Amino acid sequence: MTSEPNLLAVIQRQLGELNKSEAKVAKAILKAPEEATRSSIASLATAAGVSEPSVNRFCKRFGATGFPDFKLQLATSLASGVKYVSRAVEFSDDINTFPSKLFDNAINALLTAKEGLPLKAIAQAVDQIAQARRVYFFGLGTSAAVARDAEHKFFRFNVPVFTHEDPLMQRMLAASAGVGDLFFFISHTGRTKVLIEAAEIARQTEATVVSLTAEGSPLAEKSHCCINVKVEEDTEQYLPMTSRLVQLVILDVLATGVTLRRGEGFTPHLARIKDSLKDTRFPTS
Amino acid sequence: MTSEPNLLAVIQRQLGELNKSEAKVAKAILKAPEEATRSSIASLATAAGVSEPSVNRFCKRFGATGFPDFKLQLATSLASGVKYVSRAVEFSDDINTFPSKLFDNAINALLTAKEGLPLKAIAQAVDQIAQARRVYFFGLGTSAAVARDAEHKFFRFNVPVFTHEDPLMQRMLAASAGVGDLFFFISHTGRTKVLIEAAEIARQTEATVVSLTAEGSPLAEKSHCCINVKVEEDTEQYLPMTSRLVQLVILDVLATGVTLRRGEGFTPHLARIKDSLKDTRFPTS
DNA sequence: GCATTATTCGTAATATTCTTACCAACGAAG
DNA sequence: CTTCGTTGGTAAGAATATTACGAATAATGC
Repeated sequence: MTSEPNLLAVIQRQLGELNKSEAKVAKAILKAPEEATRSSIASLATAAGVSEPSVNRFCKRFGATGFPDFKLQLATSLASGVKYVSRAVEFSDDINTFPSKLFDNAINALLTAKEGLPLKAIAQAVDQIAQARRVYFFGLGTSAAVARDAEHKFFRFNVPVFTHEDPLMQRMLAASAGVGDLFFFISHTGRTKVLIEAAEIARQTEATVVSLTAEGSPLAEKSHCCINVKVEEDTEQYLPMTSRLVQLVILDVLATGVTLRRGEGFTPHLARIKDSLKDTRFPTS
Repeated sequence: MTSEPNLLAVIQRQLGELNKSEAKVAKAILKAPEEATRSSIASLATAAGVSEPSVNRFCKRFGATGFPDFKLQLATSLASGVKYVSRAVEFSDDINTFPSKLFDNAINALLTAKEGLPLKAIAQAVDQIAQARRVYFFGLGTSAAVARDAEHKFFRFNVPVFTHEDPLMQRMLAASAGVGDLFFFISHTGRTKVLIEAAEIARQTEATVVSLTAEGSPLAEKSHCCINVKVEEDTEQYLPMTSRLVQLVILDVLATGVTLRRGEGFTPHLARIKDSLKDTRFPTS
């Protein structure tokens, strides 16, 4: 299923090498691709001014088994290409346009990340978290909020979890680590000095260092296990947005991985935690 | 072109309201959507264990003109990359399946939220934030991390922003509020007692109360302006996941809205903030 | 509990759409 | 000007989808 990125582009490129009636078909499709996906071979033939078999031959030339198959490929090609493209917000945008753009960008980031998920590193990280005696989530700035979220998620596994935004605390905790301790560093760039220093310190102990950061970054190099994610944060954007969303979902993945490892017998424990909140809320009417 | 967010999601949602043979068709499609787009009406009928007209009726029920049209819609819907529909992770899942499921759920949640975005409330909230003298972001539990994230985003607008996870601090701050103060409450359920109490206290002052929470909840009723989001968090899921993602993107929308209001002249200020971090990082080689 | 009505679903006929086989037209090379 | 190769169309056929109708099942009323 190694489908070409964009069927229309392929057709366009080969336009010169086609013979007369095939070129007619190509032009008709390029002119109204959407419509082509909905029409029958007869109507497309008429629109192009050729006979039905010509359309059929055209389809086979482009790798399809026949006309219906071609329509399908064309439809998917149109859908995937056009729909979720990262679009920058501009000052001309108003309330009707920019919220959708931001959502589209977020969705796009998750889709991209999903494609290139480093499953091996994730599996390894799950193993290490499941075995750890203590887990520290360290991040700074926006990533501190992510770390905080991770804490809320992971404490449910009976594993002592800690978060600290204070770089000095991070250093000191790293220095006093030992076997069974796991340090989980979160950083989009992987270049924040104080965080890298903390990682460095942790590496000098018996502790395990895991990071969720950019591939090949200084932080990644200090880690036993690095989960790197493909997110192209729009660098012109002054507010970092999409990267942390991906980070959060990755942490969900890790948390779920640990749950699955704990096995079915663990659900009552999770249910108990959930129930403990019951009295803090007004009941649903 | 009022394209449904995701045809599979629609089918999934209506599963209960279908009659026997239509349900069979639905299940067959949900089980192997990719294959369904490639098969003929006959083979799908066989796979589902029903007759061909039943498949046809099924297609028309979902707004298609017939089977081919349905296949087309299904194909385009699949092309967007979201395959599994709000499918809960099961203990039989392994590393190859559950991460995708979680990503799909997240994407799905964002898609759904994007559909029913309360633009009016958002616009109003942007106005109020832009005018506020001080903004407090309050949340508890998972929402505390969201509040923290909001703080990191909004402080960039020269508006004093505060976050507190401590309910007592929240109460006291609410009590001492005045004109120009804005309290922004974040809660998925909108039923957390201490948070509602804080909102109640804030309402007795001259301050503005905005909330990001469930429609019709007690918290929503205490608010001048409530942004409610459509997220069906899988209630059987013991780890809340998707709701906070949507909350974060909504906050991005608000932040962006404020940026746009500040106008183009404000970008240097944002750039200055970004540059201030330069020395904390190792340069990109 | 039985009869009546409505709904659901499959069979079979029909209509549509697609594919193939074959032949004619055209063009290039000898 | 013939010959061969290419191209494109016609028409027959195969495959696919749709419709009409009636049987089976479920639902309602008496």
